[in-house]
Amino acid sequence: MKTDKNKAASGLVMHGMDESPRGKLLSAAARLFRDQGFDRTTVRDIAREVGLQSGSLFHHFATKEEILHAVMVEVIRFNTHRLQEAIQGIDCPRAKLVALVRNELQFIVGDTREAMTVLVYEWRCLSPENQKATLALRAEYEAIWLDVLEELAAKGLIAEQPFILRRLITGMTSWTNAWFDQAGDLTLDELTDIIVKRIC
Amino acid sequence: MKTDKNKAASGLVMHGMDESPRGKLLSAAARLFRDQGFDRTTVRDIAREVGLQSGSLFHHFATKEEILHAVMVEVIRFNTHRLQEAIQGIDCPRAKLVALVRNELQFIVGDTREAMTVLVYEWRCLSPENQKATLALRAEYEAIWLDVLEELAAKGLIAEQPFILRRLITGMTSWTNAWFDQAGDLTLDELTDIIVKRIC
DNA sequence: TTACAAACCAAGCGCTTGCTTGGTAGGTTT
DNA sequence: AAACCTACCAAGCAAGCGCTTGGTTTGTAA
Repeated sequence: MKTDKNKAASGLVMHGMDESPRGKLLSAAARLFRDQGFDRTTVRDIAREVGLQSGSLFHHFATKEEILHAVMVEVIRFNTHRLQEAIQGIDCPRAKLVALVRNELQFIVGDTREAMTVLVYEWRCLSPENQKATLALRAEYEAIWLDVLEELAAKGLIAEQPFILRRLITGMTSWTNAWFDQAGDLTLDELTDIIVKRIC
Repeated sequence: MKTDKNKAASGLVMHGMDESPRGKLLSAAARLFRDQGFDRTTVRDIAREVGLQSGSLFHHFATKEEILHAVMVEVIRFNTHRLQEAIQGIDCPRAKLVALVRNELQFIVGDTREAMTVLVYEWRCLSPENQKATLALRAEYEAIWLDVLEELAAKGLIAEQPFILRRLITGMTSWTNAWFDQAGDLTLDELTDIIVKRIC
């Protein structure tokens, strides 16, 4: 019921990360988890941020870890969907690669910056079961990448095995959260071009 | 006194990370910090690992954070020294780059693996003062890289600005800790070659 | 108006945490 | 043998943690 209402309301904004109590809670938690880390963020921190008593959080989530899990699930789902749409209708495989890199950079330094950083740095704070569940979602995301890279490989456009190149790309893009400045001289399009040139 | 003795004894092994109580303590802490994270690792965990009572740790270090700081300082100093030695006597700038990449990969997936992972993932657990102090040491390490990359740029051997390429390399190499398997098919030399080819 | 459920508060419980304290064993120096 | 120092133990304290509980407000629908 509550979930369906949020899902229906989601447009360009991440599912359930908007006006609803649950949404504001997840946004605040994502930012706090990124800035302080999951372990150093107390439920009292999160509660203060959204104007609640700490105990009231547990009306929305059973445990603190469930909040972290929700943040990760939402951002993966949201970005997987956006990535699929980004290559819809593109034929040229290299153009697809450009779109993938450009979008992934946008995910990491743009609107889902907080949650994406959390996804990388707070992974081990998830329980094994939640790690497994989240990994399954990440696999869908990675499948999009591997499809395109294998298309490039089939046409002889890349020199290395797809899965190795994907790992190098993951390193390059995910690290941008540590240095890239949206207000700086280097644009995202320029950076995309630089990265794609390292691939093919 | 104690420090000097350890320094004198250090050969291929990281300074103060060997036989001494302090050394065993730092090794154990590095492994625990990597596996569980700094915050989830209790002083009781560390103490148990080296066969001490938890309170006895504070005879060697004033605070738990000081242990983390020491792990980071030791590994940066150690690897900066090894990196400098690695390019000693090499003239060809591209050969220097190969040596840098090869060594950095070795640092990350090899003998200093635990501490290097800690360096990346537990950074924010340091106090601002300790962050600043550690950053100064990292700057020395980075200077070695930038010297070589600027040498390549001066000879027109690379297409992008040195500092940008360094950031892409940092991403590629540091991410290897998440996937590279020393026992796998891909060798470190092969991976070095693949990465260097993305640069020049 | 009444009924009811979702959303929230105020208070605090039980536990774990980093760290302190006062004291002791053993080796080295004087 | 006296003095000293490093390394350690046993015990525990104060603070902060995630989470629970019992009750109250608020919005909606009959």
